[in-house]
Amino acid sequence: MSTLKEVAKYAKVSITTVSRVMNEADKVNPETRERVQRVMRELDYQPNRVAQRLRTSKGQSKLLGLIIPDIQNQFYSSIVRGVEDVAYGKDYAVILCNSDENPTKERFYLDVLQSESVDGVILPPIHQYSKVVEGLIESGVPVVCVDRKLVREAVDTVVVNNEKGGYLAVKHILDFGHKRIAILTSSSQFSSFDERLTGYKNALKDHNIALDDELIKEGDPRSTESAYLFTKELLRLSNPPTAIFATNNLMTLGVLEAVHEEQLNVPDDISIVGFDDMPWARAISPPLTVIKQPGYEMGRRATELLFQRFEDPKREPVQIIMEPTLIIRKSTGRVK
Amino acid sequence: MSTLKEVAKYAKVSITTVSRVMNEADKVNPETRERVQRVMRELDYQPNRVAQRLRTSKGQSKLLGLIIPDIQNQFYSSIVRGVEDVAYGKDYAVILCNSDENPTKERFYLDVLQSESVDGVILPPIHQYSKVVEGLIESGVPVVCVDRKLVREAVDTVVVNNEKGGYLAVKHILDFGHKRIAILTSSSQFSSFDERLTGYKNALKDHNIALDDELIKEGDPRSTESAYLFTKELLRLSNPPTAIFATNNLMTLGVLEAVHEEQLNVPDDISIVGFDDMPWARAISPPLTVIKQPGYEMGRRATELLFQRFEDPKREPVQIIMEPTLIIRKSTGRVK
DNA sequence: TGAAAAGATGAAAACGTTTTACTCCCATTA
DNA sequence: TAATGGGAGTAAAACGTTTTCATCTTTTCA
Repeated sequence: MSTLKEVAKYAKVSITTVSRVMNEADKVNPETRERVQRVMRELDYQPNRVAQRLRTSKGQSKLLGLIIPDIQNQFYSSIVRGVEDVAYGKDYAVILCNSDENPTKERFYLDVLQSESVDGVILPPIHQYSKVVEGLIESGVPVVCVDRKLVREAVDTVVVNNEKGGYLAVKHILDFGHKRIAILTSSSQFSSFDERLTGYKNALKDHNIALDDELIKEGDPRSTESAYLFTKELLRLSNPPTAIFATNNLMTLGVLEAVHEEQLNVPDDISIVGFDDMPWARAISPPLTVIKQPGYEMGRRATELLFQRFEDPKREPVQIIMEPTLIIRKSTGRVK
Repeated sequence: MSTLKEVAKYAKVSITTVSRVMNEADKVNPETRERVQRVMRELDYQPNRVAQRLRTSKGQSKLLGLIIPDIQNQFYSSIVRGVEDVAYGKDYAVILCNSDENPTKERFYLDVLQSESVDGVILPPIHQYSKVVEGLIESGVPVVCVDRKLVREAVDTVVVNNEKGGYLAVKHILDFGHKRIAILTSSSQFSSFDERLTGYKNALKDHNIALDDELIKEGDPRSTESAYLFTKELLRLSNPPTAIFATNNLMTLGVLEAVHEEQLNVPDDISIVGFDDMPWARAISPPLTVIKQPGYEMGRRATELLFQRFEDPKREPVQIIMEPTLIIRKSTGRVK
């Protein structure tokens, strides 16, 4: 690859001038500029981003860091795509990291990102109290949380109204007359699942239905398998649920598999509501009723927030709360 | 962030020595080393990767570039995960790029990757003759193609035996006595779809069934919608197919949706075989018969190939051809 | 005992940029 | 006519590393 130096040599100017042509073109004589630009084209000059970055340490790397739990979860790939699209629009590239909810990995990647001096980082924090993230912010790296929030609200955040999502799902089922509604959710580490469970509880309360711990299953939200097993358990109960609310797309898959294996008819024998509107949700039979989170849009908004912070590092942190939508298809129905 | 200089100052040695402690620890006196390391810990020193990279231009960036058509296609997210996992194992991070099969985007990202001086690039080439990719190789950047190959075989490649995949799928259907088998595939730009179509044709030929152009639909493989429309068309034929082979997971979704909408029973009215074994394939009803490509494994192998090339830049390019597997579930059956 | 080898360290150059602080030249103004 | 100012350009420092070369001290061995 050719360098500033070579361009300077062929154009018979100093490297300073060449650099000016790139960055402050108006400050150089039109003729010279013309000549330099021609040489640049001829040599197919591409500025070395590494050198650029070393020199101008703040806000010029044109690199974003994105840490997500697992790219194989389609909800996160939507977010990734949203991030990527707005990044590309600004000539940014993104470094993608899978944390697997593992603090060691998160730590490692955060170190890498920082030492690559990325301009900003987007991530769903692993813990609601995240020293790691706060450290990052303190050391001056712009951060935005997506999907999950920190208890301390001093950071830009884009989440969905999870409580409402949970409420909507359960209310929809209740409206069909169901009384025994099971929920598959995560242990309470993550704000998002916590809130969905709260929504579930509130909906039941509002309909004067007592909570039954038997019907609340908390497991690993990354594991379809565990959801499958839980569903089997639920179905074996002496007084089994007539509806199941699965709080993310992976768990939904486990529920579906178990239910089909038991030859149950959906929705006649059992109603199902999923969380996340995945492409397959409308293609299956019966099409799945779900709570849709706008993953792609969340990724976009988060990235926009990041760029806004680049513009104005002092502005007050913002919390964007997006609306979940209930998409009624055919997997829910009147209780028999 | 603290620098070598600061560490040097506090440890009362030169920066050379500190650098040595990092890179060739055995060449420095144990006592000094000890002292330097303590200071490093105290200052929480993290080497600046940007500076490192600028200095040692070849093969030290600990960054990989990965360009894929679209992360929202789950097959590609499997590949990404495979890449990421072996990269992480070697303390590498990966820059992820979505090309959307768009040469302009590919060009842009390739420039970025090169100017970030990544150690290597993994990608499914957009064209079977790719000047871009060859240029990259010539300028000394290690490249490995995954999922799709170049006609010129002078580059490391990991693909699946697509022809065999197509053959397997169609033979399986033929064995149930089907005579009219439709295929949904892509226009012939991509080696992978080309080969799947060849497999289809060969299987029919081997069973002495004449090709019917009406049953071969070539569209945009990224579009579930177009597959949906094609399926509708097929179903409206005076002599409609009794089985459909969809050559990737997105198209499969379109087929499924159309078939359900027409209230057809699978597999009694129509048999369906998909390509790619996605998590939802076994969760739906009836579970889907598919050709499975080992996406995750392909990502892993590709990355391993890349690391091997770092070790030995001179070695002959290798073509790894992985086996597709037919996974028989319940979406295919005897023709009625 | 003295010369050579080995061990431990440091000064400075280099990587490719951006940026600061100049110099030079010419036009304008008092 | 002398001073001022602006336009166009350059030299050199800086960013944080790695690496080359040099220096000094200690050990080894004939």
